[in-house]
Amino acid sequence: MTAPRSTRSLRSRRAEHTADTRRALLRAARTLFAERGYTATGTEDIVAAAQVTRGALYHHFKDKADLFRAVMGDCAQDMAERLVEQETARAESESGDAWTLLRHGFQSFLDACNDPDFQRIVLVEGPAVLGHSAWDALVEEHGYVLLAEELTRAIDEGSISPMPIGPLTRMLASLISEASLYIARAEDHVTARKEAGEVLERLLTGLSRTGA
Amino acid sequence: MTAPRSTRSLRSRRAEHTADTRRALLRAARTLFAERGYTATGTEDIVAAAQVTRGALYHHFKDKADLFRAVMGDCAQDMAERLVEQETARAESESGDAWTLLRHGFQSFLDACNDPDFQRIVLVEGPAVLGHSAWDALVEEHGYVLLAEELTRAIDEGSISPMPIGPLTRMLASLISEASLYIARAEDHVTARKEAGEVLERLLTGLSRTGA
DNA sequence: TCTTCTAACATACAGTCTGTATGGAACAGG
DNA sequence: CCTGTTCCATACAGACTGTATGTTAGAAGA
Repeated sequence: MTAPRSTRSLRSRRAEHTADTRRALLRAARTLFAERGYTATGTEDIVAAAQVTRGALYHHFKDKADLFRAVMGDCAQDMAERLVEQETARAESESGDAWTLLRHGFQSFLDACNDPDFQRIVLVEGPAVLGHSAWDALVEEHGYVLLAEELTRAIDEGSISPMPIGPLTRMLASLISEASLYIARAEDHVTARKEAGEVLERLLTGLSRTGA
Repeated sequence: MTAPRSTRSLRSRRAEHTADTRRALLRAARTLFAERGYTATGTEDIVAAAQVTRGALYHHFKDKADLFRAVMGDCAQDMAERLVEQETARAESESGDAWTLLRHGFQSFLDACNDPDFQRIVLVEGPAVLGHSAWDALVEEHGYVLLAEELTRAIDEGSISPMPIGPLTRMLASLISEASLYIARAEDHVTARKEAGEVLERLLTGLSRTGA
């Protein structure tokens, strides 16, 4: 994990440049996939936006789906990092009991899902492009683990009733995803946000051990 | 609505034949879309399976997406009919209170969603192929209405707490869809079914007015 | 019955897109 | 200085979609 500075001539310009083109491809693809969707976005459009040629694309990525996988991985990771940062900050400031903390976490999750790139790329296109198994593996790696360990802790602390973690995690994530899509689709985002939050809150009370 | 038997020569053979080719196209497309997905299925594959040519396809449908829309509409309608039949039958035989009836209905919904064609075509490919708005319109027409009116009745009867119907309907449908996908993906379907059903049951208790 | 018209296809073609194969330029290493 | 490898540009082949055109069988009118 330490930087190898003996053999390498302190970050060669070459490597820096290639990393640039790769990032340019990822950024361009992310924007276009989010705007027009996967199939409606040609590889020519992507490389034009990144100011390279198709040769660069197929040098860095196996094929178009591989590029999409990388883009979706970035999206998921960004989302995960954002959430972790936000929740750890909250956990330090306002330390309530585990149950209210978890409930607030879900509402934050709902707000965080309201990101067009994330919705289109991860939630809508992802399953169809990569197939359910590959999609699930990616989400498992980046997002589910956090939610799952949070839920496990809540169960251990007795905040919520014991339940199988696997289906619980996926079903809650799906619930929040759908709620975010509902909000995004609504004409009046404000009331939609309030309504969806209310329904989410009600459903979550079913998990609570106390029922409150 | 009465059959026109004066002008028409009692169901022309011609019309019968064209309806046959249309159905053949729909059946073939449904099978292939469910097996390989939308993009991986060429129009040539479809017409070969239906034993017609591409000319027939583009005569009956505007384009490939239009064919998919028709296929998904059939899938959704089949599912809705199956569920309505099943639930009305149960409502007659075992008449419990509205709350238990609704809970049992959700479990039946969960079982009914365990259909490979339905899962792949309606739940996975649908949103990506048609876009969220067109997909939502189709599901609204065929499936959501039933669920929504059932929920409205439950609220009117006081079984569950008053809640905005729109997000509630979509979030519950999404919850059950995800649960069915989880079951289908699991190695051990039996335990997965039991676990998902348990989680679903717990979440639904949050809706109950009594909290039981 | 004969003609005519149109629906219901079949076929051929053009445009687009993806993936690959080839070629070259720059840089590292011996 | 020479060589090999990385990185990328270009050219090409295959596949696929949608459309335009041709063809045939049945319906409709005289």
